[in-house]
Amino acid sequence: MNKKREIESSVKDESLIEKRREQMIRGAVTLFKEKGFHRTTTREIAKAAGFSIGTLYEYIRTKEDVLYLVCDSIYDEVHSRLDRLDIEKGSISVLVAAIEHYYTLIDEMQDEFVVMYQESKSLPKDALNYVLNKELQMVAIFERLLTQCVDNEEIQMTPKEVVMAAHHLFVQGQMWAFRRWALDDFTIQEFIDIQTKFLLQGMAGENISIQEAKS
Amino acid sequence: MNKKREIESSVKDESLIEKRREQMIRGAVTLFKEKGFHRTTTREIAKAAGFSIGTLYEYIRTKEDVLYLVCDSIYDEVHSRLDRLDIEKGSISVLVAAIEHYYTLIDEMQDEFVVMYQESKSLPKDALNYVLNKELQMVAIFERLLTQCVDNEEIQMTPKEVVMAAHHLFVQGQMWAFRRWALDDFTIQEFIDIQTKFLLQGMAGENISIQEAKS
Amino acid sequence: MNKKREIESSVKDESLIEKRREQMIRGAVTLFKEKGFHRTTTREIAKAAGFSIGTLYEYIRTKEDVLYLVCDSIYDEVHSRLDRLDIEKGSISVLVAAIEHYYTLIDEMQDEFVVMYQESKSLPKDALNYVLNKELQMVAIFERLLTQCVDNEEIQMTPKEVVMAAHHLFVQGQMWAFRRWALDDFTIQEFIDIQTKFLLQGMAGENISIQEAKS
Amino acid sequence: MNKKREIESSVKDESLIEKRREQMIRGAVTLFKEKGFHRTTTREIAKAAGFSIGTLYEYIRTKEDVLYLVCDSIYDEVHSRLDRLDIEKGSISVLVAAIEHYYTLIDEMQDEFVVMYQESKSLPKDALNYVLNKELQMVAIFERLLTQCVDNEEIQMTPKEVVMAAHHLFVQGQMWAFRRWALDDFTIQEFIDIQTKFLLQGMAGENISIQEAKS
DNA sequence: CATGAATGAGACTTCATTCAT
DNA sequence: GATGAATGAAGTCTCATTCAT
Repeated sequence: MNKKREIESSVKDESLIEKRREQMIRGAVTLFKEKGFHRTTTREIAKAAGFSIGTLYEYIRTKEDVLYLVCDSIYDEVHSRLDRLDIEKGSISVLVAAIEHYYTLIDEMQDEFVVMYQESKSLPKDALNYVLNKELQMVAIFERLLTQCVDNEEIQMTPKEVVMAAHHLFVQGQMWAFRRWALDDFTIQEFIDIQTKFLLQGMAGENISIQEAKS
Repeated sequence: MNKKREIESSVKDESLIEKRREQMIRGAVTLFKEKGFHRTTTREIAKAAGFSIGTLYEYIRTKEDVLYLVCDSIYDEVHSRLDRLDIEKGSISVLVAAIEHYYTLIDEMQDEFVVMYQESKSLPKDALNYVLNKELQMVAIFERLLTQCVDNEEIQMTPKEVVMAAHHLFVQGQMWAFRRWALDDFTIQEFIDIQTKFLLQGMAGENISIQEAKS
Repeated sequence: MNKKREIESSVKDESLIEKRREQMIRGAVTLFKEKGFHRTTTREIAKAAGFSIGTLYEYIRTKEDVLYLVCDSIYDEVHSRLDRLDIEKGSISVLVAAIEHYYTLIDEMQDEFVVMYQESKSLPKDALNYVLNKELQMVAIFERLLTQCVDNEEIQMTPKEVVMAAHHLFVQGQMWAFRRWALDDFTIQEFIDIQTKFLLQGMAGENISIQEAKS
Repeated sequence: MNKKREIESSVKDESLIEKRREQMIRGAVTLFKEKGFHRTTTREIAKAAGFSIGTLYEYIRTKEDVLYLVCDSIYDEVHSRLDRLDIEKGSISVLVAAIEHYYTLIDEMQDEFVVMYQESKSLPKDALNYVLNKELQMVAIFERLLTQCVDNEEIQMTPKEVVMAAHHLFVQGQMWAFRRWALDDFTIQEFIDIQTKFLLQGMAGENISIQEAKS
């Protein structure tokens, strides 16, 4: 499995560590959103967190640790809010609810999503792998939901199509966070409705042959 | 309109400028892909381009200029290769061909696409605006194609759905560049086929009501 | 008025700032004297001050700040040593004492004077204005002294002549600092005596008409 | 003696050298006045002179050569305009005329004077010596004039006082070029008149004892 | 545990000078 | 003789990280 990476801290008191890291993450997200990881200095992070640069380094070892903590914490929150979707008995209506739930989540955590996707490339290799793996786990939730619909015979898809569809709807969610500059005519509800409509039709349609369309 | 930003050069010979910038862009894309804009030094760019740091600065004024040139050149290439799609008489089969053409293009220019989307946020504000505007122009090509299909009555969509659908398929294309790490089971042709199928069904399906699905 | 420009420092301890800037100024004066502002590097300044380049930049923001601090500190010292001359009841004997005091001061601070006058032109505009203004305040001390002598009827001068005379004796002082290469036959006392003699005669003499002399 | 330093040129045609250097000096003076020697680039000098950087270096070897040529040419012009003052039979009235002539000259060549005095410190050692020596020759003109007046018994001065007085009036002239920012209430004629008056009185006065004044 | 002053590697950029054309 | 593209040493400044208090 993909074990959580431990970030070393010279402080012993675990609850203090948690508290300080919380402060640090909150400050860092705002800064990263605003100026990106590279243009944000450790001093600024410390200041935004409400303590000194010296204290910051009591709780991390490198600046990249901060980025890792930020990404990890975002994923954790997303995960915990998506977990209830990971149920036994999926169906189209569950899927639709899941999408609404997920897209709403993205709308609420827009800044965090943008930061995570813009900056995670700056993580050290192993941290990046850890984070990408977490993302796959999230995609897998949708894969399972879709597979259950296929098993239900509510939709017809090959396994590969299921994988693709899961990524597909996942990425459309990111689009809401990333392309707000181009989608400012849409409300989140409109976005959800249209995307859901596309998706359902895309899955349920009576197999128009691509060959036919190409002709 | 959105005029091309002129990057100052202290060299006068226009054809030399073009040649050197070509070298520079080629080197920079590779480096940016590998380490990102911020971790790439100007010296490395110069070296990769095959000339000295002093020469580099004969053709640009700041490091950000390199990024701008890179993004601009990528857009230009994409534009020129997409231009033939911007025709008078669109139809479903033209649309399908366009998608195939576009996704193939992304496959071929994967590195460039990743660099452009990962790093353009580091552009100075006005350069960023210029680049985002160019992107909208590309989305608009697909909007026109879709609108023509609507006019043809080949598909039924509201204008807003057209906008969304254009972004939608545009973003799915980016997905191919960005999520190769997760899609390594798919060939580009599979990707195109599945995406096209989703799309066509999504548009052509007999309007499954979302409300119905939600129930 | 002409408020002192605050030079930003990222260090908080005010007394430390003062101490470090003191070191820095001392080192810089020597270097500027020797090689001028432009030929002196920030690294050399840091080294001469006894700390690292990083530390230097904890106490200033730009190299020009160093020059400003140097000029400001010199003016401050000169001012404080000239202040006692700014008295209520001036007279010729006070004026003579003042000149001796001032020229002695210049002799003792020769290096500083030369640096200040050679390099202040490299200050940013507002800093230059501040410094020139400070110089005018010093000239004004002599103007007041002269005006009091005029009021006393010890000397006869028009207000414009007073202004000119103040600049005149001020500049003669600078001459001692700047033209030592040409005046190495003179001791400071000889210089003071001769200058004072010229000055007193220049003011007290029975108005030889220039027209007469020109004839 | 102080032989003129030859500046090497790879061009043979002497009259061309002279012409090009003329252009170069004219451009350089303006630039040095505006931004100082160090902040002026060789490219700028070439451009202001009306030819390319390559051509500039056909006529000099280093940037400092330009400064030397500038200073030398200024001195030459001043010299040639002051030469007629170097006569056999001096007198007070000749002296007064000489001062007027000299101060007028400074007024007309203000920019050149400022450049020369501000920047000559940046000359290489031997060039600086050459230039300082030229200055001494100019002071010597006034020394001779004064000595002749002493010989005439028009004025009474010790030889040392003569030296000092020559420097004195020389420096007052520089004051007109350098302190215009503080003397903008004065016209050149007022300046000349007041300075001349001070000077004549300073020399002619009936030896007020300094000791007496100090008491 | 908290602080913040000190450090120095390393980044970007400039510009005097050269030399092939 | 003239040109201007190429060079790279050297300069200013930043910032992640350490460590004494």
